Amino acid sequence: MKLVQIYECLCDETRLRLLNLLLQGPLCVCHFQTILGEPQVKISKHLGYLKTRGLVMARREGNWIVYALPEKRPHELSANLACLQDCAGDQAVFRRDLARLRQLDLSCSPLNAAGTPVAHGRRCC
Amino acid sequence: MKLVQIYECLCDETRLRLLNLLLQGPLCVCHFQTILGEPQVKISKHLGYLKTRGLVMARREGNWIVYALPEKRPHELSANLACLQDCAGDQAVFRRDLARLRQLDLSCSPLNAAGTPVAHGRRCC
DNA sequence: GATCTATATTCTTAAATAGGAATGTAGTTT
DNA sequence: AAACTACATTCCTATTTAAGAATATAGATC
Repeated sequence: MKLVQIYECLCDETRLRLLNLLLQGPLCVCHFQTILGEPQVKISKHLGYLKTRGLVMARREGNWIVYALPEKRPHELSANLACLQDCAGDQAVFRRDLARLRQLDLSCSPLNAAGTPVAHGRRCC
Repeated sequence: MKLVQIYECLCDETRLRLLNLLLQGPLCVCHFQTILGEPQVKISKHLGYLKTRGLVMARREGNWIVYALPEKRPHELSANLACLQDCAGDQAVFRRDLARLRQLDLSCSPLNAAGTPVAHGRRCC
């Protein structure tokens, strides 16, 4: 993976916010919408941008598309994600996003943890 | 310093190459030209871009303008520069640039080390 | 199968960016 | 002061990028 391509993905604030959230675990699109407070197109397109370039992976889960960081990451990527996580803690936007993430009902997400089966078809966001 | 602004600086290969070289110490513009093999306008404009955004500093030294990383760097910046240095070692372009740097005659540069006075006015590159 | 929910894609427009050619400028040498 | 060196800036063009409105699609529910 070329270094520049990683930075091209990181050079937009919306994408930084998405990645910062994904560092906590997989999330579906509607959660990003709720947390960022940005319109659906915007979120969807930036996720698409990241997906095309291999920074995130997507899988369908019922009605929802769950995004996650790739499990196997080349060194350049993990190094930069670690750096992002380190630095994001200092800046208000990212801290606020993480705070909102914690308050979220993640019922439609695989993040609802410990094996609880995902409730397909339930209304989500 | 906003994180996005740092990444905006990093999302161009020419600028990455410049910064990667500057991690070794101060350099003047003509050295960048020689090492990168890119036209003067290109080098100069990217250095200007980095300077405007505070990623590099410039000082005049006789006929030459010497560029250097800022001495005092906010955490986001030093973290990302360290990450860049770490990752750049894996990619051919950056290794080649460093190799060329080592072969250079740095007579016009402050890099010519150990207090040797800089020979103003001598032809440089 | 009609409807609904979640998400993606297309179309269009505005703005940012990169690159080069040509020219300007500051300092140096003769 | 004329000529030269190192570098910056201006002007122009092509490409990329971001954003939103509108529309399309895939799967779930009724």
